[in-house]
Parts: sequence; C-alpha cells; structure tokens
Amino acid sequence: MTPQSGRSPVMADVARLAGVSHQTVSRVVNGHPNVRAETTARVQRAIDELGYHRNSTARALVTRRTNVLGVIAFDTTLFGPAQTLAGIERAAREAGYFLSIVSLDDVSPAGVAEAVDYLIQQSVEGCIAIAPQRALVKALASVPGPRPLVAVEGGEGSGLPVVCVDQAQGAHDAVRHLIDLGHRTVHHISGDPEWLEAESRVAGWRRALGEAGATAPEPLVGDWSPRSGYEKGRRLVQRRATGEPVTAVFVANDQMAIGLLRALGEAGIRVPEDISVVGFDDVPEAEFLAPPLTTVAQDFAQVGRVSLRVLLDELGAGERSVAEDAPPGAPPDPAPRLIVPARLRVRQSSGPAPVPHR
Amino acid sequence: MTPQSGRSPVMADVARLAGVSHQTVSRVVNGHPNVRAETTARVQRAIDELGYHRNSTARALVTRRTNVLGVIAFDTTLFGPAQTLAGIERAAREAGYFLSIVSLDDVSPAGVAEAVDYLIQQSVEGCIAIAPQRALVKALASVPGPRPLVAVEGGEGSGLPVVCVDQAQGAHDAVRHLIDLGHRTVHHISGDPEWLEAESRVAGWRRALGEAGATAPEPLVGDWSPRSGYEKGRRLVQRRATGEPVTAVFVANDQMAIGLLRALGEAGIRVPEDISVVGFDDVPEAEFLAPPLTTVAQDFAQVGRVSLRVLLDELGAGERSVAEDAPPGAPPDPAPRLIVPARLRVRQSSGPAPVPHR
DNA sequence: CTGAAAGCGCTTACAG
DNA sequence: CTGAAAGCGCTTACAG
Repeated sequence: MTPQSGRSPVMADVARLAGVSHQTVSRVVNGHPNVRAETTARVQRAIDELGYHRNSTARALVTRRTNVLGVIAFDTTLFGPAQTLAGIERAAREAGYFLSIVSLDDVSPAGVAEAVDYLIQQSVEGCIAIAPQRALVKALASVPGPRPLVAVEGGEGSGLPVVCVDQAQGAHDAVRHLIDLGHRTVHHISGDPEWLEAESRVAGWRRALGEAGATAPEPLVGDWSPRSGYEKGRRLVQRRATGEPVTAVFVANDQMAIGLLRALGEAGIRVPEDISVVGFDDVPEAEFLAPPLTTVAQDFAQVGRVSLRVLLDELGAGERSVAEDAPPGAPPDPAPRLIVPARLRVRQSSGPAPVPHR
Repeated sequence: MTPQSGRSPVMADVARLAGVSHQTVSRVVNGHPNVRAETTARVQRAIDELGYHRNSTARALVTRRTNVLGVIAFDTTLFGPAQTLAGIERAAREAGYFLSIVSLDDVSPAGVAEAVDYLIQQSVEGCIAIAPQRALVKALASVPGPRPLVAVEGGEGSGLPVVCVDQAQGAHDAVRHLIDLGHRTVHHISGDPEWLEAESRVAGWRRALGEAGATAPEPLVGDWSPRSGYEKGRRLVQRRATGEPVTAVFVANDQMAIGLLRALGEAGIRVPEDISVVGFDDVPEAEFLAPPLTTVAQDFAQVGRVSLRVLLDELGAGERSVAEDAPPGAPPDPAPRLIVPARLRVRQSSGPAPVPHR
C-alpha cells in the first residue's frame, strides 16, 4: 500500500494511493483540464501525503526538454560578470529554467571546447556566454557547441546574437563631461586590450576627443587590476612632472581608478583640484572613495534579463523553423544585437580644469 | 542508414552504423572492459562520424544519479560568496558534477522554501548552502529540503555539516596586531548582526581585547556597506572630538573600511599616524587604497574545495548507511565541522599608537 | 566478448 | 472524464 521505504515515491505510488491510474496523476500534476474536481482533490491529497515530487529526469527524457540553460563565463568573481550572472540567474528562475554554469580558466580553444563539452553533456537547451574577450568569442563561434548561443558583452562580428552595454557611449559621456569642465584633453588608462569592452571604451574616448577637436594623448594600457591602475598612475605622474599637461584622466574601470587615486595621492597631487578622475562600473565603494568617484554605471540586471529574453526568442525561433513557417529560400533573420545604455554618475573626483600657471 | 536529420544521433544510430548492438556501444562509451579492441575502434569511429553524445537524461533516469549538485546562496555578487561559489564550481567540475545555483532574494522561510523546492525539482543529489545568516541557516535546517546539505560559513548548531573560515581567529589576530603596536584599545565597526560572520568577528575582537586586559568600547554596528562604514566613521570622529581616545579601529570588512577611510580623511585625521585601521577580506583593491589597507585574507578557494569534499563524503556515507555497514543502534556520526584559517596581511594603514599629548 | 530483454518514471496519443 | 499501450534513450543483469 505505502511505497517501499527508502525510495522516494513515484507517480505509480500516488496513483495507487488515490485509486486512479498514473496518467490521471500526470494530468493533475501538469494541470490538464478534463479531470473531475473530486478526482483532482483525491490525487492532490495522495501527493501531499506521500510528499511526491515529479521526477524531472523522466519528464525531460520524454519531453526532450531539460529546462536547463548553460552559462559560460570567464571569471565570475569580477564585478561585471558577477552582476550579469546574477541578473541572468534571476531572469532564468522567473522563466522556469535552471542554470548550469561553467567558468573558464583560460580562453584557449581547448579550454573553451572543454567547457562547451561539459555543457553539451548536460543537455542544455541553449547557452549564454558572458564573453567579453576577443579570443573567447572567436573560440565560441568556431566550436560546434551548444546552440542557440547568445553572447553577452562582445561577440560582434561572430554571427551570434549579442547583448551588451553601450560601452562606447558611456566612455564618450565620461570624456565629454570632462571636456565640458574645461579640460583641453583627457588621458586614458585602458583595460586589458584583449577585452572588447576595453576596446569600446577606448573608441568612445577617442570619439569624444575628436568631436571636441582635442588631440588624444597616447593611452596607457592597463589590465583592469588595481595594481595596473597604480602603475599607470605613476607613469602619468612622471609624464606630468616632465611638463606634459595632465589635468583629466578617464580610467576604464573603477578598480584601476582606485590604484590611480593612490598614485596621485602619493605624489601630492589633489583630486579634482589638480587632476580630475573618472572611472567606469560604479562599484559600491565608488561613492565612498576619497574623493567620491565620478564613474559610469552599467545596468547589469537589465543585461541579464535582456540576454535571457533573446535566448528564449532564439529557442522559439528554432522550433518555428523546424515547423517551416518561413518560406523556403528566405534569408535567415540577422543575429539580433541589443544594446543597454550606460549612465554617467557625476561625483566629486571630477572638477573644472585648473587654471594653467604660465 | 544515416540517422534522420534534425534529430541528434542516439545510441541505436551509432550501433547501426558500427554494426553492433546498442549495448556494445554503451560498453564502449562507459569504458567497460571485455570489448574487443577492434570493436571498440569501429564503435568509436561511428561515434566520431555521427558526433554522438550520450544522452545524460536517459542515463540519469536509469542510474538514478543526476550528477547535479545544488548551491543555495544569498547574494553571489558579494565578495565572499562570489569567491566561495567560484571555488565550489571549480571543485565540482573537477569531480565530475554539474552545479545548479539558486540565489535567494530574501532569507524568509517562504523564500528559502521556494529555493529549496526549485532545487528538489531538479533532482539534485546534494546541496551546499552559502549561508552566512542566522535566519537562513535556521530556515534551511527546518525545511524538509534536499539532503545531504552542507552549510558554508555559519550553520553552527543547526546539526548540518559546516565548513567555514575561522573568523574569530582572524579578528583576534587583527586586534592583537594593533595591541602589539601599542594601542590601548581597539574600536570596532561590526558587520550586519544578522550575519554569523559579524558575530564571530565581534567575538574575536572581544577576546583579543580581554586577553590584553583592555576594555572593549561600545562597537558601532554597520551592515557591511561602504556607506555604513562612512557613517560609523563619522560617528567615531565625533566621539574622538569629545575627547574619547580613538587610536585604532578594526572594521569587519574592507568595504566599510573604505567608507571609514573617507570619513577620517574628510576630518583631516591621518591614517595610520592618528588612527590605525584594519579591515577584513583582502579585496583586490585593499592593497591599493591610500594608504594600503592592513586586512585579513580568507582562502575562499579552499573553502569551496573543502565544502565540496564534505558533501561528497556525506553522499558516500548515505550510500553506505543504506548498505547497513554501521551496527544498528550505533550513534550517527556527529556532523563534521571544518575550519579554514584566516591570515592577517599587514600593510600601511596600521602603525604605532600615537604618543598621547597630555 | 556480444546480444536480447527488462525497466528507470514519466508523457503522449489513442480508445472508450 | 479516465485508462491501457507505447516509447523517450539509456544501463543492468542475464544468456550464450
């Protein structure tokens, strides 16, 4: 009568207890119509009594849908990726999907192939790659990996659907803000050039300077780390000491800006009186640095939501194409490209250009 | 001959192509002995040609093992949880397990029940909860959730196996360091008191002061955020202005220490000349603050590895207990409790106590 | 060393 | 409105 103990109850156990067939239990569990209210109640009682949970594995086998989505990321402890992942996670749960995450240790084709294999083994229905690096995008686009695949941050030209923050616009706004404060030009400490975000921010910086008729100084190439911000900051201090006018710096992320702030502080250079600093990311501590950092905020939650929606759309499109609702020979839809705006947050690390003492 | 296109190949397709039965394909795929080398080669060729991947769902159904482990976390964008999660992720992948992650929006019993349900629905074999909050641990221990369940950071007294960093020892070392520098006492800005880590750090601080025969000033209760560090810092500046001797502050995390640093800077108080500051976490930017922050580092990668090992041990123990290798009536093994040490990193924000100007 | 049979726990037509 | 049958793609004994 009662199910064998030590084994969790299955549909047949519920059916026996409720005095119906297991198909009827299935109907109740799946909310199908055409079940008598009284039967439903009896089945529900049996379910509650037994503590029955539908076996998702068996269900997945027959429906051919695992309800699992894969996420490929490079380093989920970084601010941006961590935020994006959290956004995707929330959106996925709300949409009834599970998430399987794999972090890459390196972006080599071999490393990427292994990660992709891991995901394929788990029969994910689709994937989102948080792929801000050039090499990673290239490897992903070439590997016969899971499809559909949506690229978050980067992936341009890969043929993959892309969701990203408008990095260039954010950088442009930051630099424009400094120009408007009277700075003749703006120096730049860039991120790791292997990252597409670094490239986009450089582009936005250049464009803003170009529009203002300002000459772009040689950018200092960092690697996102506070250490590199510090080191490039010291370089900048030297360049200033030799007479080069340095009055404003746009730094490609807040961590490097923190390093720069220390280098300037050590040299006795005041922010913003002597040099203005603008970062990127708006990390929680940005507002509480000394001085509070002007920076560019990205809406990662929205990036997460949008990328999940794009992936779900692709999944739907895949099903439709099997059903042949597109006329044969029609060109395939181009890969969508969704762009989330970035927003400048002005605080106290940026101020008017110092009056040159001639 | 070739499998129907539009459908991914199954074992039977490989079998047909290789001219063997599907059981033989299964043997090859699972590396069973007792297959002729020549047969293995022929099957392998068919697998490669077809691009066959074993269907993990079908496999899970028959083996009753999903190979999926669940992780419950509160906020994976926080430094500690993000690091711990990354450590678990890496360890799980190396052990051949997949990870399903659910982030809680709140630690209410209802929120926790929902998260647990999500994981149960996915038939996870076991769970790790990154559960640093009192309420969360309580809810987890009471809910008829997935078992085995390992609690990371906190969970003491819940009856669950626990893996955590030795917070109290880390705090003790930090305070002892300040005492050794000649400070008469050490003030404390605590974390959110709902968090067990906050409590442990307070305990370590108190113990170190007690051992030194110092009186513990009333702690300032923060909430981990840079903002609260700033606000409590201003409070401390006021107390100092009224004549209270404040020469050293142990702050429960680096983010609050950043806020404190700003509050001190605004008040013209020098660090470490006037006041020494020690944080907790060793975030990447700690070394590049002005001044570089003395803090306590936690080995999150090790926490991740250890917690996975404990979970795997529990899984093994569960199987053994079914096989009855323990004498009936023997008391169950007590829940293990593994503690990872914390390490003080001395930098420039801590220095000798100022000579009191009488 | 290899194959025919049974079954994992469901859902999906198909009858009635 | 409800049930008997078939089958999803594998693995696990059991034969040979």
